[in-house]
Amino acid sequence: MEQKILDAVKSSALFRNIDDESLGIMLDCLNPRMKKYKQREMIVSYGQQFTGIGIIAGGRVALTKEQYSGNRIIMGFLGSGDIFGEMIAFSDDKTWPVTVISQEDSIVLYLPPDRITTTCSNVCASHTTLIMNMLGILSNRALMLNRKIEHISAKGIRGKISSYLLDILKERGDNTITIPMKRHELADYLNIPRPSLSRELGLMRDEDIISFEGSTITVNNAGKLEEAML
Amino acid sequence: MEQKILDAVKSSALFRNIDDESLGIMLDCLNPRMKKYKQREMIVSYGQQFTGIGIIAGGRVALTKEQYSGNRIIMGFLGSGDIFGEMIAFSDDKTWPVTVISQEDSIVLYLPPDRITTTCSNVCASHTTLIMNMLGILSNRALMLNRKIEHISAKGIRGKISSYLLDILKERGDNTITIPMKRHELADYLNIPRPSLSRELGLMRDEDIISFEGSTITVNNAGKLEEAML
DNA sequence: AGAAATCGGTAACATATGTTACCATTCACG
DNA sequence: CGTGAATGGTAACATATGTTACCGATTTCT
Repeated sequence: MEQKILDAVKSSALFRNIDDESLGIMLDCLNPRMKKYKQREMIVSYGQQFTGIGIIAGGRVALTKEQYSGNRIIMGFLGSGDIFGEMIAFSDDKTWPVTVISQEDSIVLYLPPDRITTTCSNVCASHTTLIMNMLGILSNRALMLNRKIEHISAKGIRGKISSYLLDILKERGDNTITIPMKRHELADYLNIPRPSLSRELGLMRDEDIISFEGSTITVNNAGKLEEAML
Repeated sequence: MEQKILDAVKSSALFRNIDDESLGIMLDCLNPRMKKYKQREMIVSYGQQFTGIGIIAGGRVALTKEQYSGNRIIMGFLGSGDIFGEMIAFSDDKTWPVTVISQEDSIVLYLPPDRITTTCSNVCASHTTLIMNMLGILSNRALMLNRKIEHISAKGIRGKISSYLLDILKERGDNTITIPMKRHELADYLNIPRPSLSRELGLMRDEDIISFEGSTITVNNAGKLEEAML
């Protein structure tokens, strides 16, 4: 396996606290299948049969729900070391609940679903660590979904924007943040039309609540954001 | 521990595949704290410090987000054997992401968070089973959130209603379903005002798509529901 | 049984938001 | 370079939806 890919795998939260030697044994044991995707290629699509847990070993992918032509929901983005499909691996419904699309040329390693749960024949001391890591990943995923629900449930366009900005503001320290999405992506994420998003951002700028240039937004009046949610 | 409570615990997905004897040892090991709540009492509230994983040992509770007076989001409901707080137990953020309110007199058993992850001093052979069960629960919870996002992201009031109904329709077999919520609760769940919900349900009945009486809804034209989502 | 609260349907009205279109700027690529 | 796509801001317009209010039916509590 290439070094670049190995590095991505090592950085994954799934293999946290697992030393290089154990990781090697473990990878032999798990025997992941590698697949490369070109930009804009569909990796898995909504409703399909589950194919295994995916680890992003390079590139960047988007988790979406293509409801129909024109209306897509963006669930989030994943980069090197992130994983997807962990929810399905341990649940009863074995179909993909999301569509995954590569945003740039990407590499994905697939772990066979059965090999994760079952302790492998080799003595994998680190298998327990793997499981515990999985617990953490699943929890964080659930919390992420939870936050998204908060964002899109906020009342009014301004409420949704405020909810999102406050969340990021809390996460980083700074008042100036660079959001990792283009306008239409942010609109899809917040489940509102792009022109409506632009209009509201413009209004908020006129009211000196925020200022922005491209994807860099500065919050000048966080209090007003809080207000917008009441 | 009372038999009624013990039965509820035994029915929990958390202790699936664990025999009675092991369960006994395990409960000694976990040493849960029991607490009773009256109807409408707040069990935990948004933002508070995490107190432990809760198992509903009786009654029924609602998971909500009280955004402010008047606008509350309903995440879902839990009954006997269901658990809450599992997301927080294994993540970094140790504050409650939801408000839990008892809908009727309820009993909750709290498991100390540290005792779950750490293998207890006694030889708990079933501890691994416990962890695996936890993986399943977390996955299902994430999928539940996922579905909720689908529902509230559907376009238009009719889209949201259709998304929800189709989901339940698929789950049960029958065309006549009894939804486990009152009107204002369903409205809160779909994140729309109650009068708007009633209006749309009325329109859909006029168009012979559905018919309903109280919380019992019959779907006469599932095709139209699909259409409403396009 | 009577009072009070809950529940749910309906209607009228104002407006926030979806929709469409257009344009300027920047970016990607042959 | 130069051309076409991608990006993002703005405006005009129609309407779906939020808001408020009221009322009858049902349930709950005393």
